Amino acid sequence: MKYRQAGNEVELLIDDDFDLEKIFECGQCFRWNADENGVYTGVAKGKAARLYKKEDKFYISGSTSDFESVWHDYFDLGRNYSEIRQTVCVDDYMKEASKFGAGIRILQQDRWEALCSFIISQCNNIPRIKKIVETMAANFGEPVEFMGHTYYTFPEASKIAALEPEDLAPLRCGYRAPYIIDAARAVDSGALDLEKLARGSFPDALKELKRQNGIGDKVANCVILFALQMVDAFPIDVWMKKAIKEHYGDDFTPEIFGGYAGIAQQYMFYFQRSGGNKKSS
DNA sequence: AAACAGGCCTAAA
DNA sequence: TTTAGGCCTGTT
Repeated sequence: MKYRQAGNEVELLIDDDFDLEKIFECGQCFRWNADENGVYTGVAKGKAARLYKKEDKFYISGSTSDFESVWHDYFDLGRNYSEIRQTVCVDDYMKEASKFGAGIRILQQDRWEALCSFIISQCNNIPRIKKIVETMAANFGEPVEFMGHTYYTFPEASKIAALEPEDLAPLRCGYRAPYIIDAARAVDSGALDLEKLARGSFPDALKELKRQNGIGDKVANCVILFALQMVDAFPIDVWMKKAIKEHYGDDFTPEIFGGYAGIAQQYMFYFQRSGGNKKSS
């Protein structure tokens, strides 16, 4: 990969899977939005940014030092996805699914933000998840001025930890409010140490996360994959249940994908949700 | 209008 | 250990 400063943007020449729409629309994150030209704007890691593709190059707002310190890792650019994509092609179905999802990358999101987002995601649809997360940022985050607009950072766990569930009423997140407060307090107090879990093992992380009220198997696996960046986590939701049932049956195990089950999961999920597995009639 | 949406918790077999 | 019902809210 090559990059260089180009005005107030960094120009990227990426020689690996990298599809902005798939990365942002595959359901792993909730704060990036495209305009009518496919230009994405969002806030992550406390910074606002804007990025788009033009011809064969990508452009991201900011300096090369921003890119090096934040965005390189955020977009997981140290990992070779085209190689991984080959290793998860264990059968014809996965060949098709991974081809369809080529360009997806697992973002290295802020751990607390991802934890909170996936607590909110339970029994919910994407538009509403995005709305709740956005309202949470607008109400409790810090303002960031960017290109003539005011954006808001995702609030720190310490800020949310000081609130009561009633204070989250403007979010309209219903029964998830106490789950959010509990998680914020656990993170803030150090009782739930996401950094430590990220350095530890998958089983430990799963066990610790599931101790939290409001975090079960599905959310815990999402957190392990998207917040702790353990690519062997394998969240199973209703879409994944359908995909597994249709293509593998009852004796399925994620171990068939080796250490990259989480990335295989993203291809399966994205494929299933796009309806691309259905035969057109 | 009733059912459902990218689960989780609790109670009851 | 597996299963049903309830849960906030918004949308269809």
